[in-house]
Amino acid sequence: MDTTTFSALAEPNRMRIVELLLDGPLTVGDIADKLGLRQPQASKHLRVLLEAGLVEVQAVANRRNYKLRLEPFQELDAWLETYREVWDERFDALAGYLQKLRIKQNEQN
Amino acid sequence: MDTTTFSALAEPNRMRIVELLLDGPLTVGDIADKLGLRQPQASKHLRVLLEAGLVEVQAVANRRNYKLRLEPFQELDAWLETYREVWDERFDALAGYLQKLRIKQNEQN
DNA sequence: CAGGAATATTCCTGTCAACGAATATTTGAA
DNA sequence: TTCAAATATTCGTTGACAGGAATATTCCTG
Repeated sequence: MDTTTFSALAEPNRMRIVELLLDGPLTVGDIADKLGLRQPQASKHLRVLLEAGLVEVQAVANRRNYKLRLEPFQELDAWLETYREVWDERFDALAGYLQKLRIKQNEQN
Repeated sequence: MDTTTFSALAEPNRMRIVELLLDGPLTVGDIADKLGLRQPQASKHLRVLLEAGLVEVQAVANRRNYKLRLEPFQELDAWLETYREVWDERFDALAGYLQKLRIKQNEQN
């Protein structure tokens, strides 16, 4: 698995930006305001998110609307599938074990 | 969302370690061998993964068996739920749009 | 208990990323 | 065309982190 999505999201401010963008597109200034960041830092973080493919921009005159891209999250979701299989597997094993336990209990009565 | 899981996985070698551990517990030496790392680096990366809660250790004499912990991945999965809702939403919107299109097509015939 | 295997830790160094401050760029409006 | 708003970029500094080399620690075996 490629780690660029993870490095992008490893920075707390960028994580917060992403969570903000869940509710819809925002401009740089909006984001800076809502997060208490200075404008240049907001711009820089957005640049990183952009290069990581987590957001996209649409220029409207002076402003730039940053919008969440869902593909990376879908990839993350797909990547997690393998891990889900592992925990389902373990859950099944536990269920089987409990089943055996119940049978033994019954035999004892 | 807490970012420690992301920073831990942002480092390529640690990502590879995690993927290795999907197939079951391994010792430090095993991991170092399989990934072509020197033993100290393997130890250090495992320390980070341990502190991030991504793995757990069981000491067996000389060796230490490192094993994947699933909880962080389950948290990741839960966190993704919000994003899934967004893309389902958009998919529904698209489906609705296509539905309308089909109706218009029929009316034209 | 001496030695060797497996692992962890320390120290050093180089690199990279984040922040702050300052400045450049673009665009709409007077 | 000049000004102000919105955004991006550059530069310098600082702190975190990864790798290498060396060393410490733990535990088994002879």
